[in-house]
Amino acid sequence: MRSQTDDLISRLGVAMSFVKDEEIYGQGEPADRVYRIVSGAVRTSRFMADGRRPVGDFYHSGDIFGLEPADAYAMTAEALSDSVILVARREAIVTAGGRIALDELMWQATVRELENTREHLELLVRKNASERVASFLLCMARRTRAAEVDLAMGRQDMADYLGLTIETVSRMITQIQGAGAVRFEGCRRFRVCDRRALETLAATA
Amino acid sequence: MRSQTDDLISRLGVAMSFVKDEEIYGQGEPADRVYRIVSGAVRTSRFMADGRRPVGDFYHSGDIFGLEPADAYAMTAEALSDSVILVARREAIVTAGGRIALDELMWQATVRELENTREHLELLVRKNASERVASFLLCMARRTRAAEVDLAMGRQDMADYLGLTIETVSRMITQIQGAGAVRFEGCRRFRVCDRRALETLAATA
DNA sequence: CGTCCCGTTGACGTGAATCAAGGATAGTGG
DNA sequence: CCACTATCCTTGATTCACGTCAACGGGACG
Repeated sequence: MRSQTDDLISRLGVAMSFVKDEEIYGQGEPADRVYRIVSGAVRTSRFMADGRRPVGDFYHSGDIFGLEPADAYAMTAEALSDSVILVARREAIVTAGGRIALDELMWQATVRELENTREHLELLVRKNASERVASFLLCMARRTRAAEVDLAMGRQDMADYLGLTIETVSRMITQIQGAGAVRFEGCRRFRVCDRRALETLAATA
Repeated sequence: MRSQTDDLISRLGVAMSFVKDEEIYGQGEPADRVYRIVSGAVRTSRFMADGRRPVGDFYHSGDIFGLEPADAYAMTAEALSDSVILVARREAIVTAGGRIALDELMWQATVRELENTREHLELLVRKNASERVASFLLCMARRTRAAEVDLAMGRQDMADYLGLTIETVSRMITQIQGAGAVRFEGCRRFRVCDRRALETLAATA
């Protein structure tokens, strides 16, 4: 569904290029811009005092991010790969579409964010390692209609997102593949062989 | 801070009594009411197909809950103990304060909910068992200025909330008490002996 | 062709779950 | 007021899943 949101950002946004691992915005910066991905992918994460870096979420082509319900960004956003991203200033949106339009966008973004976070939380409380990885693959697969799925992120990012180590992620992928649910071609591309099996492994209620 | 919200609900709400474990609303029901706790406590949880029951959050005297950013409640709310709760229909709030007033309330509630959920998520990803329990006790202690803290919930609810088993929760409490940070008098009442130590144990960055 | 980086695999250790008894506590009825 | 019982909490022994440590492999790039 192509919403008014997309239109506004598309119309007002300026395309910017980011190289892999480049920071798009940092936590604590004033949240005065909104982003829409043209190509590439993005992760949000939070740098902790102890050096750990829990991943908040991943965004792909077409996704909108940066609509925080606060004055400052709560997380840092970085490009997972070389990316082209539309950047629109909030100000511009208000000017073009009115305060109501921005509020509407914020509302949608916040509600979606809440749903995502709840789901993510449930994944972490209720699921074991293989279920987490299976859920993740399933989620990535749902994003596309193509038979082949490309992972935008490396193992470390997956691990941080899933609350696991890269070794465990790797083992679980091997295991899920062994069960015949998916088949990897290289370590970033896979196809879903048996969707039902994958759903079972993901324990998707 | 006594907000307009409180006033509206206090003015429009009807006091209802609930006995321990009584359902206040169920997941999937139309979310057409808002609640404010007069006395007692409430937990929200989600019943899963597999029988597990992750706890979403706890609410205490004065807290408002039931403001869902959707047409239906995403979780079930139940009384932790015998409780008196003000119930106001959303309709009534719109009539009395206008659509804007309700929107305002919804917005606040949703943003707060998002913050809570993010914090909860971080607790689950980053902290081990003893840190989780210490964080929880600290959080409960912060709610009150009294020296003595009463836990409204039993071990099972704590365990579900923290993503642990009751045995582990119990052991960690024993351990934290052994460290001299808190002292329990009965299993639902404790006092914080050494706040600094408790904060250290909680690994509150 | 060599180097670097990332992913995979194996061996081992550990923290929390599970299994299994006890104790404490509160509610109930005599 | 005191058994009696059900429920909840604690504690111990054992198991198991995942983390840690370490080595190896394989693709990308100069």
